[in-house]
Amino acid sequence: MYLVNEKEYNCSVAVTLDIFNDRWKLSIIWHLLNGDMRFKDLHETVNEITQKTLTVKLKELEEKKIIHREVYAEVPPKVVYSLTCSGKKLKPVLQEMYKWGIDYVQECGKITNDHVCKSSIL
Amino acid sequence: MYLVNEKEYNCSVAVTLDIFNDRWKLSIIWHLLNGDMRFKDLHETVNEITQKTLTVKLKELEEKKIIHREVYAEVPPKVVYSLTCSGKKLKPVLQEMYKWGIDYVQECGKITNDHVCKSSIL
DNA sequence: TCTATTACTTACCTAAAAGAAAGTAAGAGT
DNA sequence: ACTCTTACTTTCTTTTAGGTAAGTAATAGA
Repeated sequence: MYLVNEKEYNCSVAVTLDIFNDRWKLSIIWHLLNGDMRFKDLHETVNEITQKTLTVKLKELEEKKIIHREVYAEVPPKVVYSLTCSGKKLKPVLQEMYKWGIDYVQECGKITNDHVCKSSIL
Repeated sequence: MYLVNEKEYNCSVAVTLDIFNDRWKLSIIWHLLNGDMRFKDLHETVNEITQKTLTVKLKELEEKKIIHREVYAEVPPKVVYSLTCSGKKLKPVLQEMYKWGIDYVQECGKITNDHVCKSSIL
């Protein structure tokens, strides 16, 4: 049995799935893989996320030690988010998701034009 | 732009994340990677899922052509679920999640005893 | 003094996900 | 005739996630 944050799991996949069972966390990680970002950047980049949800999700990720929050004593405020070591290790997971998405679109969807994301992480 | 089921995405990761943004689908896939299963088997194996939720999630996965549903004309009923080609291709995603989980537990959790899942897929 | 900027918080509300519990259909076995 | 089994469906309720909109703090610059 695995014990993480007072929860028990009988499989390490369950640990991972339990952390990332929402709409936003992996999306945030995906963007942070391209480099550190401020709150505002994430708010603008992560598709349609609201400020409140972003705050909540960032807090959860920080508590789980997947991202790091660095506050600068400036005005207006500056807070930079970056991936921890654990966070960076999610890269292969997202790369496989990226690949699967492309494959799935080829079978069950279509590409409508060329405005496709150019992530530098691949 | 990618178009899948009348939805638009600008990144293939978004396609994947949008399909698997719930608590259950990837967990179901994970179990099906070990072999085809009947409804009852999944209900017993997938941790704590209710019948209703299982029905809903299986239907969603079937609509998205990630699993296949085979009905046998028997009494009592027999319905066997299996992964489609797209479904099977999720294996690398889940393998990376499995690895990440183990790594994460080592940094942020602990292993309490030896009752850990022995999946044959790795 | 007034406005702009950033990173939030707060209060309230809605929609979606999920759970609980019971019911159904269709025979097969006793 | 009665029970058992499987794979559901149905209804009703609860929980959770997430959205909206407004407010706040601190200071720099016009």
